[in-house]
Amino acid sequence: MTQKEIAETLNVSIATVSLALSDSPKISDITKEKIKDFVRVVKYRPNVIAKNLATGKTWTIGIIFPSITHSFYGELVREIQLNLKDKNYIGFYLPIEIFEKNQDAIDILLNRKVDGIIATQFNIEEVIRLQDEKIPIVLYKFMGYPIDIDYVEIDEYKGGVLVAQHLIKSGYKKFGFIGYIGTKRYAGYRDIIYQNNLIMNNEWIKQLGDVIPTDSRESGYEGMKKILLLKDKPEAVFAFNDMTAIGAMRAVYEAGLKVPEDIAIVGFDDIEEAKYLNIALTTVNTSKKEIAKKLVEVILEKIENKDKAPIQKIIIEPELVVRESCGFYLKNKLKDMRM
Amino acid sequence: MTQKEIAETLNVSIATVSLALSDSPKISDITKEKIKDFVRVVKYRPNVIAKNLATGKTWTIGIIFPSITHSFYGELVREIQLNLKDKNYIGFYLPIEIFEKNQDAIDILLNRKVDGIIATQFNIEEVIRLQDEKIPIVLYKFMGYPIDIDYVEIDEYKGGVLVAQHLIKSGYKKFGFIGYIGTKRYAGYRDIIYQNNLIMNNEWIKQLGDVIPTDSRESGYEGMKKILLLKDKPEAVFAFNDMTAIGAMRAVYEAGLKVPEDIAIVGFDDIEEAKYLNIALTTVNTSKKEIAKKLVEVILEKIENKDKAPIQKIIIEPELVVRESCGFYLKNKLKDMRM
DNA sequence: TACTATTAGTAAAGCGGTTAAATAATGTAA
DNA sequence: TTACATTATTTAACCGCTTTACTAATAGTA
Repeated sequence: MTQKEIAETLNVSIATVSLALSDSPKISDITKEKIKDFVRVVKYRPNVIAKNLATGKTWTIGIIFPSITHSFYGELVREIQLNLKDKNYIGFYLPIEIFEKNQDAIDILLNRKVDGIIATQFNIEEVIRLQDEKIPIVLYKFMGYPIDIDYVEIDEYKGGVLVAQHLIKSGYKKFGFIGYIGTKRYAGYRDIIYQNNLIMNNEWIKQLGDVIPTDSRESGYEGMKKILLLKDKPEAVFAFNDMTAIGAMRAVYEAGLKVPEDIAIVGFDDIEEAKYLNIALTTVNTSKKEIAKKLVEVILEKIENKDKAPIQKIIIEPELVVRESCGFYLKNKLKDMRM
Repeated sequence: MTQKEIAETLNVSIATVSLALSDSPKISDITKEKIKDFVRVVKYRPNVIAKNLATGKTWTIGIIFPSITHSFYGELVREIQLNLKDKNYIGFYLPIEIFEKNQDAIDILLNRKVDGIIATQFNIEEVIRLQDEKIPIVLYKFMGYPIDIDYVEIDEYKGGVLVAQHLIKSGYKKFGFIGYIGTKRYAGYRDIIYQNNLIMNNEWIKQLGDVIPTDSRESGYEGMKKILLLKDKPEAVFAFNDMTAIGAMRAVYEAGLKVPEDIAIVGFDDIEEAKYLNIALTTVNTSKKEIAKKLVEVILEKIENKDKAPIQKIIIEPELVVRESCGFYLKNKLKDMRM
């Protein structure tokens, strides 16, 4: 059933049908009623494809993010989709790992004429090519591109600072790290440790890439196993994210040791399961709700104001969530008992 | 840049451009080359929307599944998308929880003219309405619909049987369950236990819905907490899925007890993190790869053969993955030590 | 009464492709 | 040289909807 058929059976023009369905003031209430009633009984389904072609707008935002099975991104994508739906848009999510290159995913979205793209972990060439295409784009996380681009990110440096400060307050003196050392979260962590003249031996730092980089859990597990082989071990380890922390905890447990008694662990992201782990994870909460809200706000503004919208760089504050794995509560309890 | 513009600058007809780009034998190699070369330098981007409208085919399969953040579905959706991509289709995933009702998600997909739908957890009205729309559809899991419909599912009953058999072999005599008792996985578990004249008190069965049903982890946690309050506790508990098991393990740990020493736990799904838990989870592996492969096979066959394709009901065999949480290895070690 | 506004509806072009049917150009056989 | 295939290209309709410009009918005003 198409507008044409409706028009024919109702003896009106196809334009009338179209206008009536979009509640145009040009059509009288009587004919509107007639058409809408009819449409209801025959269960007319507007062809969105045709509409898209005619209007040049798809009400679709492409989302290119890594692994849906990485809880952090899964949660973030869900929040983005929720926010989009509130604004009558719909998110078209392409998990990056099913494509050989980011460009493949980008091409799919551009060919399908999405109204905008929310993405992350693009390299500079990809970003530039997208800008050339004149499609609105907002990135999660600024990767030091030498160009002006809209993005939303969390203050990772601050996150690292919070972790270090808290661990230092708990009395630890020897610190380790499992993750990428080129990141701000590491810089924040390191700076605070050094400022306090505390120790972080090179062997206590396990870079993803030295171990198994593709899977966070696996690399956390392997990284921690290597750390535990050392004679002189760190007392606390900052894991790159919660998945890494989970892998690391598993390694500690397998070695017959305990978190946090033998070694403290802190993660990053605060994924949903963090609090359900046997040893609930102390971590940095990066509000996925807020990130998603901002990403959607910025992209829609760009879509509506096209070239007029100013570049936005939004930084979201992280927050430390203290649970069990850092040993804070344990230490406090011990102190209480001693008194 | 459109085909029209290409045609104009190259002094050929727009039909020639279209045919050349689709490698039609009607066009000479010389003109094909000319057009393709030109297209390459001007970075022509075919408008998929227009193509869809003209051909009536979108090369898109709608996927309606629950929470991307439920690892099982996340992993399954990823596998589906991978399989689709191999066949030049692209999966359009709508997480069901962002819609008020399934029908909203269905409408979005139908209006966008997807070529087929892969879904799960639809009720009978929704399934019938979809069949009326004549759109190819394949379900993950048959929910006892009184109609003929294509589906892929795992042999849940068998899964429950495997769990019970293994726990019984390990010497347990008292069994609990946290989950939906209307399911086959429960039936299999229960049948084997009863056949062996073993005990499963009513209090050891915590139904999702009695506790907190929307979130698996939360319900596992709450369910196990209630079980642990009992004087007479079960020795082994079968959790509805791995997320439920994770919540349950957390409750055991909080109570100062240990898995599997004090209580054994078995999950279902074998999500990726199951083996990284501090106490690695014994669970039933439901090969997501195979489920996805079959789902895609069936839907594409339906799309190609339209009404001619026979109804397919595919059952996939589950497999027990024995890790630590069931206590099997522990018991065997103890036995060895005693000898 | 004649003229202008206002209201209701329609015709037709356009969105960017595909494709069947028609046409033009070339080659081949009688 | 003519007739007929064969090959290459084009014309034009179509997919289903939107939207501008136009027409027709009615109401309002001087």
